[in-house]
Amino acid sequence: MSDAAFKSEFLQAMQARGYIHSISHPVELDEAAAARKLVGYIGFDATAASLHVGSLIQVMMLRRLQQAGGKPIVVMGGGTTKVGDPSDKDTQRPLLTTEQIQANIASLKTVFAKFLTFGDGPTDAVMVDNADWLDALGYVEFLREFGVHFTINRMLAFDSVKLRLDREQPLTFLEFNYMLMQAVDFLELERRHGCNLQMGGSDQWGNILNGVELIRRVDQKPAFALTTPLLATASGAKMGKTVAGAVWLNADMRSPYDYWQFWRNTEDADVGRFLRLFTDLPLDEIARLESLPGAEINAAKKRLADETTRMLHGADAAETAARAAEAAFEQGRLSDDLPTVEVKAADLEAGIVLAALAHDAGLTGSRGEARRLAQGGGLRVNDKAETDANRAVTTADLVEGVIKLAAGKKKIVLVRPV
RNA sequence: GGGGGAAUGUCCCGAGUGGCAAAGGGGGCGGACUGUAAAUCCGCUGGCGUACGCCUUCGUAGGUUCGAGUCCUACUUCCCCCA
Repeated sequence: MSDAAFKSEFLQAMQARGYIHSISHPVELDEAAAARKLVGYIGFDATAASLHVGSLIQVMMLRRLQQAGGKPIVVMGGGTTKVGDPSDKDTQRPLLTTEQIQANIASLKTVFAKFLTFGDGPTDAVMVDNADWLDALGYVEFLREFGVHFTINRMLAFDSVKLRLDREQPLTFLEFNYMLMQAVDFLELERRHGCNLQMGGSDQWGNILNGVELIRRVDQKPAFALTTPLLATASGAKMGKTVAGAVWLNADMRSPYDYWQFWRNTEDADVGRFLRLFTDLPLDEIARLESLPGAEINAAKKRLADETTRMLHGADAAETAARAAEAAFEQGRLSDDLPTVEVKAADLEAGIVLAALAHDAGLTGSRGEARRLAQGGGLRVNDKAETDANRAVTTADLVEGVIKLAAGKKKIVLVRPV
């Protein structure tokens, strides 16, 4: 497959910005894109109440599609989540209840509007829930209509299945059906919305191809697959895993300040790649930023943090986060914009064990962890390392009305009595 | 259908003789060095308690034992061989 010279704006941009891992029917897809006839979808499972940074690349792909004159469809996996994608999981996840799934979907929805323009126009994004058609399918009907198009022989060869088998982990029949459901999704979207492109992570390649082939076989319509490379940092870590767990996109689960910090802490070697993937900055500007020598690269990281935070949380939040970070890290002073935790004034009067306070403030996962952290010299009260996490923190520790609590150099919380 | 093996710290991989909170990696976190980077070196990496301590962990459920990850039985899942 030679993808050297795409003529469509969409694929050119996708390639230049590093989104493309694999494409099916590249020439045909390029033509459809050039003719602005792409209707592309990505499915999102509703296993959590928020997307995290790991899914951001998918959301950005829909954004690129819209920018290039295509129509994006966001598919919420209200139906598929009931089954569970076996991809790269060791064992089956506990099944979510329908209520949980619906609650998750409601929570997930809000984020997409930040990246896409929804509406009724030809290139406006739409959101659908695959429970709408999957729930209504009868088993026998499902088997007769779609089951005939899939051979077990092929399904066993797919990575998602093979991996589980190779690892000697059970794969239930329930999960085995996931890939069929995803194929049915694509077909259904083709019929309902003229959808002809499904995108996703490279782990979805097999699942997506199933849909492509189903559409081509059953409806004799063109359909394409496009997958992204699996994202990892330059040093090999999985994208989006940090101290406090996943980097959620919902503001109530991960503050704009933390989000800004996440991007600010990008490794040097990743800056250019991330700028291309996660911001709308022009490519020549990115080329300039990523080639900044030595410590100057920090300017590029700030730009990355600014742009990504603005896109998700808005300009005000981005600016506030940037200001708080600058104050804390570059000037070493406090800023009201730092994350704040409130404690009862009466409790503080009485004294709160430092380990408990650090834990309650979300700095550590447990009191024991806070103690160990303190012993290692990583716990600071008002910038002073505190090795005894058993000491009581009291009103005497207040400086200008707050207590600055830090775990390591980057996790800072202001404790404020109320 | 018969025979043999395997499942370990809920992030992963992986040692483990009846006394084990359980070797060693990776990852993660912290410290030093830097540029809020990488690499490197050092420390930490089940929960609770100020503390001698208590509680929970080795696929699941029982049993033997003063004591079980370690032995026995049944079950679940996986691998290999024979049919």
